[in-house]
Amino acid sequence: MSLYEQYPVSIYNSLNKQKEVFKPIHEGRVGMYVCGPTVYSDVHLGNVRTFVSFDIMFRYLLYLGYKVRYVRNITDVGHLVGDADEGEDKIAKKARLEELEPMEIVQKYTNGFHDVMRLFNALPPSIEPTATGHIVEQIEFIKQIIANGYAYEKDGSVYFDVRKYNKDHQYGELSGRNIDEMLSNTRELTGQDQKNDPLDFALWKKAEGGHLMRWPSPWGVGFPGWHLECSVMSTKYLGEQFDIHGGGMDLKFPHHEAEIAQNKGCCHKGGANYWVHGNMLTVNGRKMAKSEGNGFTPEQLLTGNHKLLERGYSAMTVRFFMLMSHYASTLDFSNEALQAAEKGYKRLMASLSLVKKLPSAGTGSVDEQKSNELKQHIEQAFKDLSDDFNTAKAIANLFEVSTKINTYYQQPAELAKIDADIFNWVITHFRGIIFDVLGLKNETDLAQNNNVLDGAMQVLIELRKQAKFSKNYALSDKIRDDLKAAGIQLKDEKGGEMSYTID
RNA sequence: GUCGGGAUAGCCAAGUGGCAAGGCUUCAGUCUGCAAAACUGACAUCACCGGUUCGAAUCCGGUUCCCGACUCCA
Repeated sequence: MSLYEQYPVSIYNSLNKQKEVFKPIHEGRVGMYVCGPTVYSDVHLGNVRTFVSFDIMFRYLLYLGYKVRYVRNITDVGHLVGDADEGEDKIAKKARLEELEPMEIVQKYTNGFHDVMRLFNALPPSIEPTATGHIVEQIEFIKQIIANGYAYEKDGSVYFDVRKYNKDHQYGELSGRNIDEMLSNTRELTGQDQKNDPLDFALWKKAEGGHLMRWPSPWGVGFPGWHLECSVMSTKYLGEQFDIHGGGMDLKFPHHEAEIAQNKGCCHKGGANYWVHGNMLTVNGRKMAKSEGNGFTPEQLLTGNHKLLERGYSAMTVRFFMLMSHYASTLDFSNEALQAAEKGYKRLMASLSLVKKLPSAGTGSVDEQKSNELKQHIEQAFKDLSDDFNTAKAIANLFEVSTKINTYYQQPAELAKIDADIFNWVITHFRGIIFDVLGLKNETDLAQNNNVLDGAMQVLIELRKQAKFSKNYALSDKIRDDLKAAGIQLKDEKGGEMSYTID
């Protein structure tokens, strides 16, 4: 029996506003699409949170034994900036400012995005398609929507006919809106005259004279509209109907709503069965966003070089911090919270390192109850992760296992009572969940693999042992304190042995 | 204004009907030459007011406050 049959996954589906048992269209296979970044500037920590959230889903589904095709796009056509349709596109604007080709801007920030994803140990998606690489497909998609009667051409642009669509389908089903209310609340916008209706949105925009990104189409030279690429690329790589579509909460409307409309307008199918939305990272209760000026780059985070940061935090500390809350809750950033996460993360890693030093389990008379208690923490962690990817709850159970491991290390007699098969199963998945599902790495381990440093440390440890043996505590304390000041923590262990960790 | 999400200890954060997870902090103890780490223990009338129920943080009604979307946003 596969893990996914043992621990069936439930997902909160934004479309139905309830948690549902996850049933993929094809047994054992999952198609997942996530809206990626628009590459016109550096990603900030809020963006990272979303991609880490979906990285967990990808990793967990893989861990359970699903074959997953994970598609995450790169939006390299700038969405319009400024009011309505008169604005420029972000990438073109940036290109003009920096006197670069738009594709140079795109390349620069795509590289940056990949660097950040690697830093935070997010797995690369199976396919990472770009909007500019799918102009032809987008044009074909528009043609079909027009043929189905849900779009119209006007002066070189093509608009989606929301009212017409709403007669046959329900526009607003995802975000809980209805078009009459929306209409009465629409702000007065300039440059709307081309549209038949303010609710309509562009599928294809005519390129004005100075517009840098432009392609020929049946309707003239222009560029694809705001929401089209995701409909087109998810359909191309995952099919007209697929399993999971994810993105940040702020994309729910209008982006995802428009996507569903486009999908149905073209293919009569709504795309994803399960819509999943990650919540925002907040700072002092407010959304982290460029316009708020409260965002910082991952680089600033690591160095601590930002007014919001008391000091730097490692990428794994931050990843762990994010996983201590549920993806659908807002997560408030603070130095205090990050420092708490850092300690918790180190605690988890320390117990994990201890596993190697443990003697064999089950060498005494096995206590079934204690063995099962241990096992249940891992089983519960699986159930937690299967319950809408509740990493916060799963981590609570991992900490329980941590405590057990620490106890076994200090009292091997306790480990002797644990059934060996159960213990091995627990450790296998304890490591598996931490490394493969949560995607954490042991940052201090990397330093310990440095043989030269380790050699030097052994010399110092030997010196301290001798000093302690001859009761020269002034010297033994100096060795310990000076190493501490240099960022290395010495620990005395039972039997006179010493170990060290690097901060 | 419309739609949606929140309010849980000093901090972060799980928990959607049955004695309030977990991490950090603080305090006490064990261990230690002293530490650190680890282990053990202590620390919450779940924003407010009503209602339903044998039983409510959880369900229903109301109040206050906060946030997000409705413009590009992860």
